[in-house]
Order: sequence, then C-alpha cells, then structure tokens
Amino acid sequence: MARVAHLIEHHGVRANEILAVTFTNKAAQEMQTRLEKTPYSVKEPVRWLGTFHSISAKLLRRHAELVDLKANFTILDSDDQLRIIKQLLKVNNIDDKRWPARMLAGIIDDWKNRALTPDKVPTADAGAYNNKGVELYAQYQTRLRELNAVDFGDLLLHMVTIFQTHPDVLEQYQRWFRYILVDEYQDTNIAQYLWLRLLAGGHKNICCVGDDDQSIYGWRGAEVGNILRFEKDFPGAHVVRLEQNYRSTPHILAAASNVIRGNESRLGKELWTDKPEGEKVRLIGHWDGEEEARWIGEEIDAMQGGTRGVRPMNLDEIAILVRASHQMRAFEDRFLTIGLPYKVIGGPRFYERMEIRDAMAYFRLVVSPEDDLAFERIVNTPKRGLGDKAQQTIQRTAREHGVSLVQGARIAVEQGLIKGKGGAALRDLVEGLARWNAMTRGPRIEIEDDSVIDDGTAPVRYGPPEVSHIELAQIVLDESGYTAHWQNDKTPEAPGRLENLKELVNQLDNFENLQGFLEHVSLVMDNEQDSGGPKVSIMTLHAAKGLEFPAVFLPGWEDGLFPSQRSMDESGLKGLEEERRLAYVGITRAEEVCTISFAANRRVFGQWQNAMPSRFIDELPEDHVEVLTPPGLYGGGQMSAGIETRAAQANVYNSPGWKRMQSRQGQYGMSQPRESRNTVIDATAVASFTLGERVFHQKFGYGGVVGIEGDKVEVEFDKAGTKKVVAQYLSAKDDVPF
DNA sequence: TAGAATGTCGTTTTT
DNA sequence: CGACATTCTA
Repeated sequence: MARVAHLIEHHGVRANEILAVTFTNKAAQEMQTRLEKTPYSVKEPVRWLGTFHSISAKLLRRHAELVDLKANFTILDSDDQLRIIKQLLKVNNIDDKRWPARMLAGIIDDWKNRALTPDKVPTADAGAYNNKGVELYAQYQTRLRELNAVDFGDLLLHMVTIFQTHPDVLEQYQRWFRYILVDEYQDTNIAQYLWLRLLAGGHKNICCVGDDDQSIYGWRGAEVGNILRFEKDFPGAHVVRLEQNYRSTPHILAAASNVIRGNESRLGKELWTDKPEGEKVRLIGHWDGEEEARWIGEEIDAMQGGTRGVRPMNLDEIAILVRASHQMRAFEDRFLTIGLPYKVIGGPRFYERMEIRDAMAYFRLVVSPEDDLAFERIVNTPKRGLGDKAQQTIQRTAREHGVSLVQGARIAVEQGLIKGKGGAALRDLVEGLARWNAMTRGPRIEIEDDSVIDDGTAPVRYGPPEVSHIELAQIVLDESGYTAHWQNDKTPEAPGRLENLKELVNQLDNFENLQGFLEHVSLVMDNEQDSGGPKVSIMTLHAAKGLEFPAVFLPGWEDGLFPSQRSMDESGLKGLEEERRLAYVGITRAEEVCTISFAANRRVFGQWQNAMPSRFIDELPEDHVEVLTPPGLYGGGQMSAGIETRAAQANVYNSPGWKRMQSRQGQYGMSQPRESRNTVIDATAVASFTLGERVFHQKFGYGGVVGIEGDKVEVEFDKAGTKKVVAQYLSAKDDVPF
C-alpha cells in the first residue's frame, strides 16, 4: 500500500491513473483505509480500486454492446445460474439425476476461469458432461444473452474477449491505467491473468504482491504458475522477497514454517521476526465437537476478562477459523446460549437471503420488465393462487407471442386464459408492475411524433421521477403484498425478515436509483452490519486470507475434515499440499495467541463419526507447542456426561408427539421426526498419535467405525437404531489403560 | 392449488 | 440431520 502512496507522492503519478485490484471486497476496503492512513499525502481517491469482478462490471457496462448485451444487464448469482441450467437440462431431455445441474455449472465455471468461450473449449474437454457439455455451455450463453444477463464468470470473460477483439478499447484502458497493482497474485486464475496481462501489455507498470505458500484457490482455477512465470511475462521485473514478518510471534511463525516445510512444491522461504517470544501455540483435544465449542467459549470469556494469562483481549481481536462452513454451527449454538457476541463472516450473504432476493426480484422487474427470471421468482410470491398450470399458461403465451413473461402474462390476462382468483391476482400484479415501472420516470417530455409507440426506440425523454426510488421501493413491497406476506407469517423468522427488508430499503439512501443499488447488492453487499459493539469473528480459513487477529482458534484439525478427505481423494498430493497451505494460512493469521484443537467424535448427517487428529498436528514442532491435555487421554473425563447429554437429546427428538415447524425457503408445513434417526451408542475405543517424540492416546466413541492403530471395531445400526457390533478386531478398552 | 407426507441424498473451499 | 424433490390428500 505504501508503494501506491509512494508512486503518487514521488513520481507524479495521479491517483486516478492507478488500477488497484484485489480478490475480495474486504481486501479492497482494507486497501482503501490503509491508503487513507498512509504517511504520504494522497489527495485524491484511487478511483479504480476494487475486486476483479467489480472493476470488470464497471468496464463491461461501458462496452456491453460489443458482446451483444445491453448496458443495464443483470448480474446473476449462482442460484439464478443453477435455475437456468436446470431449465436447459429439461429442454434437452437430460436426466439431472445422472447428470446433475451442479456438475455442469461447475464445468462451465471452470471453463470461464480458463477464459474459454464455447468455441474455444479444447477438444480434450469435449467429453465433459456426457459429451454434451460444450453444446450446453453454448446454449447457456445464448440464454444469458436473451435474458440480458451475465454470471460472475462472464464479468471477466467478456472483458477479456473485448480486449482481445477490440484493440482500440484495450489501448484506451492501457493509456488510462498507467500503473497496476495486484494483491494476492498467487490466487489469480487464467482469466484474471489474461485480463491483467492485456491491460498491462503496453506499459508493463505492474506490481504484484503474493506468496506461493498461501495459494489456496487451486480448485477455482488459480495458477501458482502465474507467480512463478511473472519474470518471464514481464522481462526485467524486479523481484523483492519479503521474509521479515511483522505480524506473528516467533513461536507461531515457527509452527507455521514447520508445517509448510512438508510441502515439496514451493519456492521456499524462511520467515523471521523480531517480535517478543510470546506464548507457545497451544494444542488441545476434545471428546466431541460440542465440547470443543464449549471449551473455546470459556477460553474467550477468560481472555476477555483478562484471567487467561495473556493480556485482556477485546472480542474484535479474536477469531475462529474453520475448514468448512458447517463447522460454524456448533460455535453459533454455543455462543448463543452463553450470550457471547459473534459475527459470521462470509456466511450466507445478506443478498442471498430469501426475502432480500424476493424483494430484489421485484425491483429488477420494475427496472427491467423483460427480466424473466425475476418474474418467475415472484409470480406466486406471495401466494396468488398461481400454480404450475397457470404458470405454464403464462410461459406458453409468452413463447407464442415471442415476448417476455410479463408481457405474456398481460396477454393471458387480457384473453382471460387464467380463471378465478389467480386470474384476478395476476391482473393486479401485471398492472402493478406497469404502474411502478412508470414511477421510475417523471412525465414524458419532448414527444416528437405522436404515432410512435414508446417501445424504447422512440425519441422520448422523461422528466425527473416524482417519487424517490426509496419511496418507490417501499410502495412496490407494500402494494405487491410482499410486506403483508411476512407480517402475516407466524414463524419465528418473520420479524427478522421484515427487519432485513427495512434495512434493504434504508440502504437505498446511498444510491441514486434502483439500478445502481441492484449492482451494488449483487457484487458487494454482505451481511456485516457491524452494529452493537465488538464481536468474535467466525469464518472459514479461505475467508481469513489477508486478515490478522491477535488471538486465533483453529478447531476441527482432524484427518478427513482438515485435511479434507475430498481434496485428497480428488487431487492427491496436490490436494494435500493445498490443504497444508491452508493450515499455514490459518496459523499465520495469529499475532499473539494461536490455539489448535480437534475432536474425537463429530456428528455427520446425524450419525456419530470419529476421526484421528489431523496429520498436520504431527507436523507441528514440539518445541513451539504446548499440549494442554496431559498425554493420557483426550477428552476422557467428558465421556459419560457426553453420552448422557446425547441420550437425553435423542429422547426429546424421538418422543412420539414431537413436531416442529419448518420455515425454510420453498418448504412449508409440519414435519415429524423419523424413526431411524438420532441413534446413539456408547462404544469406546482408544487410538494413539504422536507429536514429536511423544505418543498420545485418544478415546473414541459413538459408533460408526472405531479406529485403533489400523485395527478397528465396527458398529452398525439397523433401522430401529439397535446397535450391532459387526467386527471387532481388537478389544478396545483393555489395550490402553485409562 | 396448497399443504402434508414420504423419499433421496449430500459436507470442502468463493467472486 | 436437513435441503429439496416427488407424491399424496383435502
């Protein structure tokens, strides 16, 4: 960052000649604030600072017509994307059981990450998705154009295409962005790399910051090769190695270094620091995931109260970093019960919530009535008595007339194709949409020819709207019945959803019109409202990239979870090494205190499963780690309490009259617990693992496969939940005394 | 058509 | 377990 400021200060570079690119919005914000805090006198803001995606979106709006789009295209999220793909599969008579839509979405994303348009997909990939991948990809792109929409991948891909096919446009931006700065370069994929290389092609004033040991996005097409090839791409590049670390204590640094040493493919570097020694990295094992959450909760309390032997910590200084987002739940549950304030970062985003997406769909339709996806989403939300049949009628009418769904609906209403209550409700909706759309503009002025219909081509202009976009948004939500829908809803979530809708409308204040707002929401907005004082952060290791915290907890270090079994199965050693880099990233997020933990037992899909401690734990340097549990047994003392708790819980869930309201997206109504679930057993066994020279023993339980140094006890359940020992290769309890 | 019951399957990681 | 699809019922 200082580098940017330096350019501005000493080389007469103007702030708006700089293009600064990050991967995440958080990093962009961070850059912005750092820039403001810099010792240099930056007078004007760096205007072109943002993520690859947000900058690409801005550029693409200027040149949309070059790729057959209109400037007001909508940006689809992965939900919309999936819906379109499902529709395509249906049209093509493809069984999405055997060939899931998700898979195709992944393949398409992958191609887009590699900057491959349908015509450029290499023949080697022709077999993808049952030989139909490329064909469907082409259809998908066509459909997106029809909808005047792009997905995330398109934002970059379209810009690369434009740069490649329109040298004049490219040159304009090469002149414009005379200096380019890229953060986290090790995570660029091919599309991003081309994007950068094209833009920097003329002047080659490009500065990239990155660390090959922190490359954790291989699965998203990131190419560490980009960073290794940098000097070749930009001959004469000056490489600066930064090996002094200003963040972590020596113990933490040593732990991280020792783990990452296990990787074979790396450039290799030795980090050092002149920070005071601090405390060792701490390691603790637990009986199960709930105990782990409980223990961490207590630790945080103690840290906050200053009774933990380290300086008193503010909740903002503490983070819990998990491998997979499902791990977050145990912590949320626990922290809610003990009233510990927390925030989930990078969890479900604000705009991904059902009510926000519904509201946005209404806004989208108001702004652009041809947005069929938005129409499909809200025709029957709130319930208007328009079921499958009615919706099919609308679809058919639209198709017959070659018009959008809204138009189709209007025709269907006029021709009386939909009878009864549904018909009346649809008429209301269609009329409402027309009315609201008209409210986005003021009165029509400068009519040159009365005979010209306002179809978008007529030379008409409008005065300023009479209603502000904020009022309009409120009107749309109220008149459509959407607000009432949630007011009448009795589920416990309803008040929160109304609250969110209010927040959504409030946010509009920061924008000039609905359009600008829609763009912001789809690209930037997250659920961080940062209100109500300091909070513990809970996030994935991936989301923690680039961040730092005085105190970090790293739970769930079990083989299979971390390193992730899937990563190892799918990518072998490469996968394992990426997992190890993730471990490295995790440890190095900590400035002063780092606590690693694991649990012997965890519930997976409602079944108890157990796991060995992560192999990365074996790679921790003994001298820099303090093991909190004595080398006897991990979590042993908790066992009986654990089983009692769970048995009690199972009784509640399995009691015959027990019912529960469901109130999730799309689903409604009551559901009963199923017999075969919530099984509990009390089988225990012991396994050992090593840390440096020392051997530790760990007790497992709860059934499933119980591992003992290669030998095992297997337990199975029948439908009624009766336990049965399938195989017992070793007598568990007798082997290790405890 | 809406709601209720039953069936099936999945947990990496994200802009 | 819980999300989602499918099938059954009023």
